Amino acid sequence: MTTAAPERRRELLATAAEVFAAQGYNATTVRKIADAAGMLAGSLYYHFDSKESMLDEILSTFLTELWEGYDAVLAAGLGPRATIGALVTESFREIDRHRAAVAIYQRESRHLVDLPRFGYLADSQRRFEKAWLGTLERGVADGTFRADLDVRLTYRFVRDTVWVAASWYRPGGQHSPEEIARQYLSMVLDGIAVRD
Amino acid sequence: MTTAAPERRRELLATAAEVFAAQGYNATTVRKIADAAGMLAGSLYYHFDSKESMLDEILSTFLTELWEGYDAVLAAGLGPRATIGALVTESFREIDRHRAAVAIYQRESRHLVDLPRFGYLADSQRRFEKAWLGTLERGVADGTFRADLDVRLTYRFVRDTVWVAASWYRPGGQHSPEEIARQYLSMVLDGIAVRD
Amino acid sequence: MTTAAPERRRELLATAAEVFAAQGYNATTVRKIADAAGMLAGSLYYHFDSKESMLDEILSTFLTELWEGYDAVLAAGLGPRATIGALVTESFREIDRHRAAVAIYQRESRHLVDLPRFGYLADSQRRFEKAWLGTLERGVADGTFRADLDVRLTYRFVRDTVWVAASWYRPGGQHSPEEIARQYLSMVLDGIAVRD
Amino acid sequence: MTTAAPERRRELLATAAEVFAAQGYNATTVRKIADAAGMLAGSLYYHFDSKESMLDEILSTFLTELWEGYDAVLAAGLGPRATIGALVTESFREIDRHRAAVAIYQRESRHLVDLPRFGYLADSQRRFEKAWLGTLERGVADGTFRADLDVRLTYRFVRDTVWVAASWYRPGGQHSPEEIARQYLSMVLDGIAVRD
DNA sequence: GATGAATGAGAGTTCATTCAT
DNA sequence: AATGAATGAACTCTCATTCAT
Repeated sequence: MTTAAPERRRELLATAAEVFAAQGYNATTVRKIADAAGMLAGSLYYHFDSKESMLDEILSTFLTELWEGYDAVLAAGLGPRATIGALVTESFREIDRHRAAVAIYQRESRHLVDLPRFGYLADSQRRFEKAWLGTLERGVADGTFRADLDVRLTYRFVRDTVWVAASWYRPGGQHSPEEIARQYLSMVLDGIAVRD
Repeated sequence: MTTAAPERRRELLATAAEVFAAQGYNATTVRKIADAAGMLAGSLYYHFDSKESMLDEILSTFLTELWEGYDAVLAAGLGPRATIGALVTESFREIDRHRAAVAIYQRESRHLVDLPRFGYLADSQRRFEKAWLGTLERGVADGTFRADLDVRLTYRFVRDTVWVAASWYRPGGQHSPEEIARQYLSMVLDGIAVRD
Repeated sequence: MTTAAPERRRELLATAAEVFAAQGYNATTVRKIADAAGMLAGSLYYHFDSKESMLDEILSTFLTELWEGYDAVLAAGLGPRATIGALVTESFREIDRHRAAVAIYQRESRHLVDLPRFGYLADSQRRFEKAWLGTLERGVADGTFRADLDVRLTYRFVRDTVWVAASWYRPGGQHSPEEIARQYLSMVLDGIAVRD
Repeated sequence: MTTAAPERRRELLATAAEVFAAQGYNATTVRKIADAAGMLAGSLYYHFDSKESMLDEILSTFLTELWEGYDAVLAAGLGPRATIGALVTESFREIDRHRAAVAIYQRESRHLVDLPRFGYLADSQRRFEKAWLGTLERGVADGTFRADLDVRLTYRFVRDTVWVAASWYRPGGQHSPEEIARQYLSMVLDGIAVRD
């Protein structure tokens, strides 16, 4: 069941992800997903064990791809400023590719972490914090970033702003992910105030 | 039914708000609220018409108070930079006072807007956008803020970062709302990079 | 929930037991039980956690009472023949009192033993075998029962015949439990053939 | 569909019978049967019209063979004691040959009798009762069996004990059907108590 | 003000069955 | 002969809500 006809599976997961993102996981009934996929509710169970396993597959697929990108950035040995830049750009690219999954992640991960099945969310969060916080701290240490900022607070602001963009971003809109990343980095790195 | 013992009412709403914020509105059963309040599910209906009406009262109370604060700031006739500063500070104060309501608002408002009963959410969003976007635009016009930024994008980033803080902020923690506001403003206005 | 209004609970369990006995546990829908009880299916869940917990309570209540009777017999210190007689009589009394539960036990216990929740069924079976087999062996040892019989085989025959009676026995019919016990004992102890 | 490859058909029915016997007809899904047969659920429908028709074929095949044996015994013109002996022996031989079918019959026949399709079960039960009860009555009349027994009760006990053996009998175990029959007859005819 | 019991709509899921390939 | 995908009815269970007491 896992290997056969992976295209149909992917289609159905994409459909489910859209509905989850639009209505929330709890408010999404299996019937709504089936409607969107043009089949009956029971038919989904030929492809998936449960509603939860659809969610699981959506999130784990997304996180796997996200970490491929992040790991490449982190392995490149860039300086703090370039690393932050690359992480932000990569993040907006992931939002571009997995908008629905990111939106679902944002909304549901806090509750899901408690379920054993979604333990990998906690792992991912830890790695995420380590990557961002570590880069910020390196930047403070080498004089790239201001020393008078609370690094932990800064991390939270940066993290949230990047990902919350999934809630309004529409792929194919007027801003490319790279353009959004550039604007965002300009704001966060240099500030919105005009320099004296 | 609406007039009797307004304190009990407020207590129950505070309880409900905590549970809604912790578990999400849909995932919160009336029974959980009743458990938290030390009564049986049916008993809540002596105080409130429905689960939805509790949510309504929580959100409208919050927004009413929020706009009292915002309107005072906007009426003060401050310059763009001071206005942004005052709005941010006021926002973190609201988060401090209505953490649960803000978290609920963040998570549920997108879906609620479509319900006639929650039409005031859309009104509030419009006023909100007008206040922030207007201030940013005034600041660009008078040279306070950089002209090369996409104002609309900047507005979205600022708006989201401020409010998403409700998801991790804990009243009584190590940071006062004013301290958080100062750090946040420092980051957004001046950037995190050291100036050459 | 467990202590309040125990009469209603007992009524509902009696109803459920009748339906389980008549149609089999699997084939019994919660709706059928509710119909028989004059309520809607969902209402049963105010009283019980699940269909399975109804079954559990039916069987454990029955076994508890059964063992009260058996233990009294076993503690009386009777000889093998009298013990067998008393156990048989007690068994038919239990069938008279818990006909439905016995029928359910007969039909479902083999599958239920595997579920952790019904582990007590296995315990009971072991005690049961020990009581009957031990008495038969004592009787063979002291010359009460024939030495040329396979005791284990005899135990199985006796055990099954007694309990399978639940499938045709109707309380209030023409035979009292004591009368059936007497006939049954006469057959098993002395045989149906006329003695030469 | 019915005529092609009768061996495969028999194999599949044997497989289905094992699963029905082990798990119960209702609890047996068509998928479980297909798994055990090494095919997919839908494929079974090439061979059989429905799950019920498999059950039907299993039971009717068994009963046909059973009655061949019984009829031979009844036609032999033996005395009551020898007839009972031959019927018991024949019954245990049937259990040896059709253990699964007998177990299914024991568990399901009560419910199936009501379905028109399984009307032959009722016929068989009537013939069965006539054969056994008639033999017992003949035996009482000619002084072979004790006159003080309730014949109907005795019939029930004998009938049930014989067939319920299918629930614990394992072909190829330490007791041959003939050995079990001998032990059983010894118990029922002469009793387990030592004669004074 | 609160309880206990019930309602009824709808949720996720299962499963016998169908059918084009 | 067998597969893969789908159907549709029915199932167990949940939950917001009602209401007599």
